[in-house]
Amino acid sequence: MRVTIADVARQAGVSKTTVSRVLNAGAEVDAGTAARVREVIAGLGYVPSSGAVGLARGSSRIIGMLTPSLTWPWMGEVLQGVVDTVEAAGYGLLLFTCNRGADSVGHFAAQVSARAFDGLLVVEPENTLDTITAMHRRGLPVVMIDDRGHHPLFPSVATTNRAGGASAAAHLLASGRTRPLVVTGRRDFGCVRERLAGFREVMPADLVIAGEFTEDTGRSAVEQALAQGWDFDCVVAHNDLIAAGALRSLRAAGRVVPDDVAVVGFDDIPMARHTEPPLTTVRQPMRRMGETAAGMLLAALAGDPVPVEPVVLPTELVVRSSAPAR
Amino acid sequence: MRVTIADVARQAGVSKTTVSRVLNAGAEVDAGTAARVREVIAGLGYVPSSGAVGLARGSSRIIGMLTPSLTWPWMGEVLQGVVDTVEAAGYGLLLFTCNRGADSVGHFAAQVSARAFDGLLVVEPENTLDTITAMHRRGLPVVMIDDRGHHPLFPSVATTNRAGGASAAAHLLASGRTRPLVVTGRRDFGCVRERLAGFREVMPADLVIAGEFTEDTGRSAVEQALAQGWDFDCVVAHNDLIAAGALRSLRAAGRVVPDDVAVVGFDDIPMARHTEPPLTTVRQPMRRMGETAAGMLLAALAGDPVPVEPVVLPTELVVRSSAPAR
DNA sequence: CTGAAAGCGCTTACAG
DNA sequence: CTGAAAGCGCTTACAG
Repeated sequence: MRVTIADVARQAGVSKTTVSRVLNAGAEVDAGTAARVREVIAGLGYVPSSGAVGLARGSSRIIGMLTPSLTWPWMGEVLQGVVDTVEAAGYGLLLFTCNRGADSVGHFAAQVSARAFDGLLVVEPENTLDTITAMHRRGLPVVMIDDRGHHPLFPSVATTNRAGGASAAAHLLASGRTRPLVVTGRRDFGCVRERLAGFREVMPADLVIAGEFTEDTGRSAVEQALAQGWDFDCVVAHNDLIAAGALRSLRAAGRVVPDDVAVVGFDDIPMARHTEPPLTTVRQPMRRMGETAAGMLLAALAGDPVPVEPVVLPTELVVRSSAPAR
Repeated sequence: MRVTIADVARQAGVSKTTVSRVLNAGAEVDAGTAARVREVIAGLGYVPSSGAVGLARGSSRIIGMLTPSLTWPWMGEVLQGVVDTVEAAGYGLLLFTCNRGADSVGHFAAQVSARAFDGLLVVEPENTLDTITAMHRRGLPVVMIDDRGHHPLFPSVATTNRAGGASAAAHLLASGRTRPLVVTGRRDFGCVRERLAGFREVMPADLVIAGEFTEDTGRSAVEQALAQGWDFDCVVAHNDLIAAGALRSLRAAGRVVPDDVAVVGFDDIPMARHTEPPLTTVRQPMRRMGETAAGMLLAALAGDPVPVEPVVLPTELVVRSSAPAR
C-alpha cells in the first residue's frame, strides 16, 4: 500500500494542509509541528505522488524534449547536458523523436495536448518547425537548440557559425594554405551560409561543393574535385562526417594529409580524434548548448524573462594533425 | 482554458462516465451516442489530461530509463530502439542518468517513490544494481539491458558474448592468424570472461592484457606487447575503442594492418567504419536490444509473463579491412 | 499558526 | 446502455 499524505497527517496528528505546508515550505508552520511532521515523513518514507501533485498544481515538473534522431554523433552530448540541468532542478525529462515519421509526430502532439510536460526543448525540427511555432504561440514554453541556423520565433541557443568558419580560415591561412576546397551541407541551412560567409571574410573561396552532411558527400566531392583537376591545398568540410569522407578519398588518391592537403572539419564529434590523421575541427559546444537551453527553459517556467534573441555560444578551433599549426 | 471531459459531456448531452467509456472503448456504449461524443471530442479538440488519467487509474503510461551516461558511443542506438518501441505503444519515456553521482541517484530514487513511471529500463547499473534489485523486489517492473554480463535477478536482454568471441577467433583462424594478443576490459565483467572463453574455444590465447574499455588501454597494451617483444599476428580487442588505440600504436610502431597484424574489435560503434583501416568487429545489436527490452517491459506492464532467463540476441561479425576475409 | 472543504480531471464500482 | 457519486492524492483559497 502506498503511503499518502493522509497517513502522514494522521500519524503526526495534524491536517493534510499542514503536511502539505511543511512539504512545500513557503508558508509558516510552527517549528515544533514542522519537525514532528518531518519525522513522520522520514519514518514512513513518504514521497508525494508526482501525479497527484501535478494535477493539483496544474503543472508536471516535467520537461519534454523532441529530437529528430537519437543516433546522431553529437546528440548524446546535448542530451547529457540537458538531463543534468533538468535533473538538478528537480525536473524530469520526457523524450520524444520524430524517428517514425507522422506516427511519432502524432504521438508527440497528443502528449502536448495532454499536458504531459510543462515546457519543451527541441532540436532541429526540420519538418515540424511550423507545428512547434504554433504550440509556442498557444502558450507552450519552448526553447530550441538551433544547430542549423533556423532562427526561430521563440528563444533558442545557437553557436557562432560565422566566427567558426572564420577561425578555420584564419588557421589555414596562418599555416600557409590559400586554395581551399569547401564542402558544405545543404545550402538552405542557415548554418551553411553563415559558416561559408565567415570563412570568406578571411579567405577567398571559389571552389565550393554543396551536398549533405554525410561522409558520402565528402568522399564524392573530393573525387569530383580531383577528377576535374581543381587546384586546392586544403579541404574545409562543414561537418566532421564530410571531413572523414574527404580524408578517405584523399588517401585513396595518394594525397598525403596534411602535407599535400590540409583538412578541417566542424563539430568535433567523438570520431574526430580517431580519423587518420586525427581531425582539426571547429568544435561546437553541444553539451553546453544543451545545458544552456535547459536552463533558459527552466527560467521561463519559473517566470523569469528569457531573451528572444538567440543565445550564441562560441565555437572553438581544435587543432589536430590533419591541419597542424604549421 | 483547457477543454475537460466535463465540457465534452455537457456539449454532447451525456455524463462524464459515458464520455470516459467511449474514450476507453471496452465498455458498451450505444453506437449513436458514441458517434456523437466522438464528434464533440473532435470538434473541441479534446485530449484527456495524462496527469488526471494517471491519478485516477493509478498508472502513468510512462516508462523510466536509467543509464550511467548518455554519451557512450552506442547509447544513441539503444535509446532510439527504446523510444521507438515505447512511443509506438503510446507510452512516454522518462530519462535519468547517474552522471551526477549520488545527486542523480537520489533524484531518480525519489521519482521511483513518487510513482513517476510504471516500469523501469536500466543499462549498466554498476553501482546501483543493489538499489535496482531492491526496487524490483518491492514491485517495480524492471528490465535490464545487460551489456556487461551482469545476469541480474530480474528480466534482462543480453548478447552472445561467448559466441561473439568465438566468431572473432574463427574468422582470424580462417585467415591464417594463430598468435593472438587479446586486450580486454575489466576482468570482473561477465562479458569479458565470456568473450575470452568463447575465443579460447576456437583458438588458444596466452597473451592477454586486461585494462579498461578505453582507447588508452588499447594503445598502452600494444606498446607494452611490442616492448616486451611478444610475438603476435593479430590483436583481439574487447571493444572498438581498445581496437582504435591498438591501431594507433601499431601504426606508430610501423606495423602494417592487416598485413603484419590483423585487428578485430567488439561493438561496431559508428567510429568503427572510420578508423584506418576500417575495423573488423563483432557487432552488438544495440538497437534491437533496446527494442527487445522495451517490448519485454511493456509486456510485463500488460500483465503478460516475461522470461526471467536473459533474452540473448546474436552478435554478428562485420568484416572490414583491419582483418579481411583473407 | 492551523484546518475543513473544495477542486484539479479523470475512472470505476454500483445501481438502474 | 447510462448516470450519480465516490475516489485517486494532492494543493489552495478561505476562515479562524
